[in-house]
Amino acid sequence: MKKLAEITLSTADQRKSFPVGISAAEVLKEMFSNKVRKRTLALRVGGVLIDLSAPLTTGGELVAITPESPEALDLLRHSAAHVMAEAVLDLFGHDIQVAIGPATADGFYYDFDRNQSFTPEDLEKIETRMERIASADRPFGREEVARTTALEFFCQQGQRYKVELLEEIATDRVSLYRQGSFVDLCRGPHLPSTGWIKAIKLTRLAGAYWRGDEKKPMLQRIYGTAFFDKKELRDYLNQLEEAKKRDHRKLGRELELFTIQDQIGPGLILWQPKGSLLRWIIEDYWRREHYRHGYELLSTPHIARRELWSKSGHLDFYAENMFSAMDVEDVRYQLKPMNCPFHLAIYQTRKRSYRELPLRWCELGTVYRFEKTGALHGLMRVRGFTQDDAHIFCRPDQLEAEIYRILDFNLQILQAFGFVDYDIYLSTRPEKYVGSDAHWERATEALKVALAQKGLPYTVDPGEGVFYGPKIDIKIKDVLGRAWQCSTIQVDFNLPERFNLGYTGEDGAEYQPIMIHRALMGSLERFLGVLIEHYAGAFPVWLAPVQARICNITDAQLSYAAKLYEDLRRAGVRVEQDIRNEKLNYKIRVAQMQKIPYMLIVGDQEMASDTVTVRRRDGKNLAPMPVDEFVALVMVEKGRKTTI
RNA sequence: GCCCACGUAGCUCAGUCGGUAGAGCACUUCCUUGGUAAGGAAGAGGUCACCGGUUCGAAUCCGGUCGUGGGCUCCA
Repeated sequence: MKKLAEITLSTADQRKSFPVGISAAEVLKEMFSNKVRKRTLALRVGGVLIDLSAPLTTGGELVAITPESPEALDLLRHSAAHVMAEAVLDLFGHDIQVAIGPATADGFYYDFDRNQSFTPEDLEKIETRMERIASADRPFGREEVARTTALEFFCQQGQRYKVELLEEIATDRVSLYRQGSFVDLCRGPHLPSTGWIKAIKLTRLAGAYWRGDEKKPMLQRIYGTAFFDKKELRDYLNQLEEAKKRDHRKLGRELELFTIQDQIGPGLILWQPKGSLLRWIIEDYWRREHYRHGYELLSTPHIARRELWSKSGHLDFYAENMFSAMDVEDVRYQLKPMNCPFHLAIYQTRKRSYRELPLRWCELGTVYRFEKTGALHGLMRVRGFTQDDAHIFCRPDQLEAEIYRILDFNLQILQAFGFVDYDIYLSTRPEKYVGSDAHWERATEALKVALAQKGLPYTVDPGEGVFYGPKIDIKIKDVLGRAWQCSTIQVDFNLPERFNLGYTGEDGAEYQPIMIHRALMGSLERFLGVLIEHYAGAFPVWLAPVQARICNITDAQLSYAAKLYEDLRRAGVRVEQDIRNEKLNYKIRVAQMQKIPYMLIVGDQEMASDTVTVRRRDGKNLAPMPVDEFVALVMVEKGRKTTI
């Protein structure tokens, strides 16, 4: 019987039993050194985080959470969110409704409902008040109460968001946290006291719907971040500054890659010569690789009769993302938001045999989708973009192999562009779906098998699949840590059905092929946006729109520079010449800021010896070399797809 | 679409209390012909996003529209 009343805790160097309900503080004293104890924020017992003030009811592996622990920042920031709520209520009155205030990847936020808007000046005031609360070092107190008691309490306080949350909680007992005058419904855990919060910065003010639902009230969200010391905060803010320098919108303007203009319209990209060249290089690579991997290229129009889109079902399930129809001689036409119906139409041009499957059809197809103005963002979210689309029509027995092939190809492409870090998601059957359960299971299994075969770790997103089939998404992270979906592989049971696709099997009977939609880069626009940030505009030689720039020293070398320019262009080097009447220093500075990989310096010496002196983007000078040697060097770099 | 902030020359930004607009870079011309991150001078360039209101007078104050940024939502 004694066993039931005891729990056993173990650390790397000891193992002890304690009576059930013993306080964390007590355990800390028994199990850890004084030094560790002083720095402990919370405990982890058998994988569960608990406050130092909480009683222990289960045993297991015991870990002291100190500021160095991976969980510590979350703990700190979640506590900082509570402190912010206290500061806001202190400063602006208790009639403010508080909603939720979690820690996020790089900070925390709290949502408030208040008639008046917060101003940037308010943020400063709040920050100051938070610092005061922090330095007062008030303890975070945890209380467990009956849910009904908590309900009564928050009703009385007039905190209707808390009431709403409580009404949905299934358990009988809930926990409350109190620091100073502020009491919040919260699962915890929290820091022992506010004093641990040494560096706070409120970063921005934003609107956010209650529970992310457009139909629910708009709350005011205050974002902030917090650290255990001021230096870490400074480093973080510096890092943000650095990230800003890589912003593709800024670099796009500076490097003359693309422009977005009011007179053209929001979300519509105009590619300037250098940006177009970059696109062309990527597209060229893409086409060659697709041919190599057994794909055939298609080209389809931008508009089609509206009936096509009702046949495909897009008007039923995608209408809100489609631009309105246009009339062409009394017939309604529709700008395409997707390429698939056209590819299906091509499939249907004749009867298909099992022998010719799989058909792998790809297209760099430009589509137009209506996006709310607030969602638009540089190249990352636009209204007109080119998808590197493909549709694979295959027999059921080919499904797994095809998915594996796509995945393999996909990773090769991403790798060529220097992307080796990404998150992979497998989305399974949603609530509303078409197709039989057996189909779904088979397809989901095929996706899983392919992922396993490639040895790729992934996260399952239950119920997040499209209604027509399960999918794999690959998300790439930009410099600010925002994840952008690029690659997607989707199995589709719907369209083959709607278009009544068929092929004749070995036995002469008619069968329905399975369709796979896939995009590797996703949208060329977005991919280029991520790419610009990824390389900070300093593209590797194989991608750089300008690989080399000739800089003459005086007018005496003008004709030599002109000859070099001709020779290099003919040899396939993307070269420019800066033959302005400027000093070398100036020309180097300009070329450097344009992040051109090679500067070719030509003076009297080079002219006399028929050579060029190569200055690399990283500042290093190579010994003077004949032009042929430089061409060879560029060709090697191009082939390697490396940076210099 | 919604919340907050913002919109002055191609770019980055000044512009006080309401009195009709300024700098640096870039651009053009001239001088300078120089060896690894800005040589000098002059010139040109603006319906102060757009529309309306207040005022003797609006870049400035107010309202609306459009656009941008940060979020929410959605997605490639």
